[in-house]
Amino acid sequence: MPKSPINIVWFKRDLRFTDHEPLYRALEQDIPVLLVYFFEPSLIQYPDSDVRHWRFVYESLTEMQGRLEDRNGRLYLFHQEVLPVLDALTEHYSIQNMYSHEEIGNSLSYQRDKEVKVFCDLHGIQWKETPTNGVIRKLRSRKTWQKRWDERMNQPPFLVREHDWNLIHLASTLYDSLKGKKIPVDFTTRNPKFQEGGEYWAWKYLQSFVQTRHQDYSKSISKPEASRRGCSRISPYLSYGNLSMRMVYTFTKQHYSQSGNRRSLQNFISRLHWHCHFIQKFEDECRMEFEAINLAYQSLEKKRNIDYIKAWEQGQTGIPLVDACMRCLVETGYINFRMRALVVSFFVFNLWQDWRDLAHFLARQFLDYEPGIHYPQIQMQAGITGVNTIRIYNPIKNSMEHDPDGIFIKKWVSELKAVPPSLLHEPWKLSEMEQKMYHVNLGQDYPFPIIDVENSRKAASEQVWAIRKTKIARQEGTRILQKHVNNPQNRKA
DNA sequence: TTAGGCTTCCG
DNA sequence: GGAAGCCTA
Repeated sequence: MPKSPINIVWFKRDLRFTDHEPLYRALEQDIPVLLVYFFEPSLIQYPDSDVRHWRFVYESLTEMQGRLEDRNGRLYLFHQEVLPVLDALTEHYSIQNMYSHEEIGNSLSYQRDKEVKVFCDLHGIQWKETPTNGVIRKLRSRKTWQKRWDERMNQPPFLVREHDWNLIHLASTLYDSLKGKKIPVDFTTRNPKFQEGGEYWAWKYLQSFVQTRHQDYSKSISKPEASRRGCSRISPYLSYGNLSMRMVYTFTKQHYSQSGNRRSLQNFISRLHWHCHFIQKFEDECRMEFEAINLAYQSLEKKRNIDYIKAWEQGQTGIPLVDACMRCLVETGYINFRMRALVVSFFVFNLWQDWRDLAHFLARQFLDYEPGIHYPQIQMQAGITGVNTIRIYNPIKNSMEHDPDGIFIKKWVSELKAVPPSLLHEPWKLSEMEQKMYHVNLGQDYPFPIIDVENSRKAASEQVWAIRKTKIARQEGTRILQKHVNNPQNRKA
């Protein structure tokens, strides 16, 4: 009996139906379509992954399935690696085409894709991958990148009619034999402290930002507390593809003229460029997941101090703003950009620890973890690209400037709740009497600083700048600039 | 949208 | 003696 032909749409980090090119292309064909998502155990176990990510994915998928049920359709979830499932499907079906987005992921997903490609070639399956947002695969030169980004964002979105989809139903015996172990209860249980997954919430956040919340964007963006409301908060939806960049861009443009604060929306749009710009760097030089992109810094060795690392992870460094940020991040999956830069700076400069010893931990904490932004950003903030100026943040100065009343700090470091703002940023200076008065016993309730901020800053600065001045560091800097930042508009990057 | 140090200017 | 502005790491 001849096997019946099918096409497959493989959802990865593109969990939406709106402006989804693979889905659009598949539905154009006159062949029934199978929609699949894989919870791959290998990826779940990779050290950059956390239950919060899979929960977000599961919420997104649940929403998509809900919409399909109205149309008697189905999106099939497998708690299983990709290849064994594809292999088994070829026993029952003649897979013609497989459609997916190009994924810019960690090395494990890259390896997996290479194996899938081999499999597809072997079985005569055409695997058609389409671009993700503004990122260009096999980019030769950065020269026209910006232009191509604009073009792509201005193209009409791939909108599919919401009915008469020719979707395939798997026989339940077949699905049961392939779907793998039950999806862990952790993944299917909601934690109300995190943003909600799915297209519905993605649009809620985008809409409220573009229509009203952007008003104070520029003012709140650097503030740990105000940013939670004043920033768009669409980052997890972009990371998991609940929104396409094109839809964000188009929607924002559409509301631009009615905005009471156009400058804010302009700032926001320029950050949409930056989003893709960073992912493009990672796409072009993905070894930066493991090694310093600038050769000169590959020899930089730092002595690992487990006590420092643990104190930093747990928000017990004795620097109130750093601790507040870390505790808040662990609990809610979000802190704003500047505070991320600050905690990275504290780790790599003040504590003088290797960036690789924070990369996976932070990846697990960020609900919006996006490998293509994560690694270029961490390397830049660690001052090892040889391109930008080295930014060593002063956590005390930032504390006073961005949380002057200590509202954010007191929320997350409740040990210091009674300390007045004038003393809050440097609690180690509290006298015995003040400690009694403000109900905090330093060294007991709240630690003394684990490091001298001023001295450690000086030492770090000297060492990093010494490497920076070497010939090889500067040569590499030029190479990196040419490869990744050829557009004059981005030259400051 | 880096930080600190140094100079200058002012009261 | 402090604020503001420029320079350099």
